[in-house]
Amino acid sequence: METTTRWLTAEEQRVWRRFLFACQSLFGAIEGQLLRDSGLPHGYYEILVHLSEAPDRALRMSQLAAASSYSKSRLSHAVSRLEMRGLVVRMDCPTDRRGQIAKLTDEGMAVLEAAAPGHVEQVRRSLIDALTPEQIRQLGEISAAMIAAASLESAAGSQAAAAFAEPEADCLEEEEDPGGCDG
Amino acid sequence: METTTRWLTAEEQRVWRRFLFACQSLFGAIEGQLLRDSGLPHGYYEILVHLSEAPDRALRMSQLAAASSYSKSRLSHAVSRLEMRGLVVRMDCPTDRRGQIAKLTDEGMAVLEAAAPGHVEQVRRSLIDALTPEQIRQLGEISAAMIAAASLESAAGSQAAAAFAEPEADCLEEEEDPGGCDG
DNA sequence: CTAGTTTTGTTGAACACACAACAATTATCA
DNA sequence: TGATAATTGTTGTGTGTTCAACAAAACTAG
Repeated sequence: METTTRWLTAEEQRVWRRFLFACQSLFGAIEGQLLRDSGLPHGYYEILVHLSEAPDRALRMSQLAAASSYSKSRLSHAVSRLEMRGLVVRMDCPTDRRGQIAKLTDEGMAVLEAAAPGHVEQVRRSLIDALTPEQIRQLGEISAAMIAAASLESAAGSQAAAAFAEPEADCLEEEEDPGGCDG
Repeated sequence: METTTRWLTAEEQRVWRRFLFACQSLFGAIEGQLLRDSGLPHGYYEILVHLSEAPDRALRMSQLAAASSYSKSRLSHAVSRLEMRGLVVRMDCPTDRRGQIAKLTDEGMAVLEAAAPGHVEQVRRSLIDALTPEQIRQLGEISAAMIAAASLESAAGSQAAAAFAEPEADCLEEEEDPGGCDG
């Protein structure tokens, strides 16, 4: 359709490349720490966090997938592996016979609680403590803009995106103290 | 060592989670577009870009790995697959008998040039055009801070990081027009 | 020169992910 | 009701990544 491409300006390209490199460094460090110290990939950690915050520590597969930015297929595989490790169990959904519910086991909760402090410290080192309070605020705004742009593309932005898109939306949970093993 | 963990404040946690979700959306969209339209994972695209900008379109494996944020093992596997597709060839390094040089083939260059416009448009849609010029500037600063924090950890920050860390460092290349199939 | 160390790059196995095909159930609506 | 469509979740295959082990060449120093 387009006959000419709107290439990036030198400044835009510099920022894009720097951002790319920064993300690779950041997520590489986070993934590495978590895997090294707890044997959990970061995505698996996130799954456990979402379960830990849900009522009864259980969620429908589809809700868990949306919360974790996982495809259904990917989540299904991941939960299978978590189940083998004993961190999660699958249960039938009573109200929808198609449904499966993933539930965090006590052992899963214990693993999560053990992993949380090291992970949070890594997030501080790699990101939070590296930025000024003003930059943290800016990053929040920038992230909201990115999410808004993404939800335009996959039309009718998923519910999960809605929880993040609004700059001052209340989160579903507010705990940042023990019990909240959130990143 | 630490007896008490410095948990994230509510605000910090909100920003962290939103940033995480934003990155997953952004990179998911970029990966998807590139894979769908050109059959290239984003990491492979980056490899081709770095090669295309190098003198003689060739680089030592180790330099290419650093530029692409790839481990040596990962790069070795990746180059093998790119070689099978005919996009890259391996050559012996004349000055160091351990060394291998990866060189972009004409076909690789053609694939890259075909992929570039769609990719750049995706980067615009998902990021650049979603932000104000001021936010783009802020993102550049924030990225620099993240890179600086990362290079403290892996002590003696790699040379690759140095090229990005300084807010106004000149890049090795300046082309943002045809011929520069950079993201 | 020789022994030890570092750098460079590859390999194979285990793990993780994307995609498409599929089965089962539920929703829609004529 | 009965046919079609949409949703939910799983599976298998091909592809990509990680980790540890390895080999070869190049530095470093006695």
